[in-house]
Amino acid sequence: MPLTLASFNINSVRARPHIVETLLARQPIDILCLQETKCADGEFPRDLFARLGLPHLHLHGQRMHHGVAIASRMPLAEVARHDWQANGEARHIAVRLPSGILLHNVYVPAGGDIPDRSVNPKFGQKLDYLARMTDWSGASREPAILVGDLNIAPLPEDVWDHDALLDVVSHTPVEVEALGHFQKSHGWVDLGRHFVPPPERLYSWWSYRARDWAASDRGRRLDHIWCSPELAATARSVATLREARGWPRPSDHVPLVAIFDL
DNA sequence: ATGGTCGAAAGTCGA
Repeated sequence: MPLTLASFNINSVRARPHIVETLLARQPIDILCLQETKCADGEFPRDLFARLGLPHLHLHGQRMHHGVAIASRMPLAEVARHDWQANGEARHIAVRLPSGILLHNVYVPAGGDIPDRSVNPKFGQKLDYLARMTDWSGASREPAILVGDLNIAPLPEDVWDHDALLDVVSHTPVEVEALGHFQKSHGWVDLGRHFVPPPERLYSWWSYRARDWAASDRGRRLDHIWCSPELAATARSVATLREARGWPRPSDHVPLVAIFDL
């Protein structure tokens, strides 16, 4: 059975009901994983998702910042809510798919502007978050899919200018190394690059601050869909929905859509 | 080198 799974940093779910509508009208999605929902669970627009055929919600939100959610066509069992910083931030929710596979939906801390933990605690928190996820995922052998905004563009071809971004948080060598350790700890397969290997450039985020995001095309691949090695053969396709960046009042991220035979 | 733009919230911060 094909299963269509999407991951999308929506940058406020309440500000963008029109984007959810357009996305679901453009292509059917069985399970939609959202990051940066930016609302408490009681404020989540449940009716919108029910109307669009995704009535089964697993919410892990908070006021103002962060927040992850999984909206599904079919009922799912919630498995865990992890707090890798132990600071109450809502960044990781996990469910079990009908096939028995685990699905993790994650929003890794952005890390602030200065890539030095001695002057910017947020950068240290990002690295610590990744280290804790690495310990966790290295200890788990269960087959799983992990999606989300990991806030790191690991490959030179994942950014518009590798050299220009070496000191920019999201593409610094120390972050790329941390993400590499995380990936290696479980043998996670980077499905985005499984289907679109380098040297092709692949982005999932474009800054709001560009005068013309499409013309300058200064993108980064911050969003990812990973799976356990034994599941890689079940992945049929993964695509980044670049056109969504051009929709009215868009998120600065675009959805990733994967189809699995699961 | 700087500023550019969003969203949530409240008169600013995080992205």
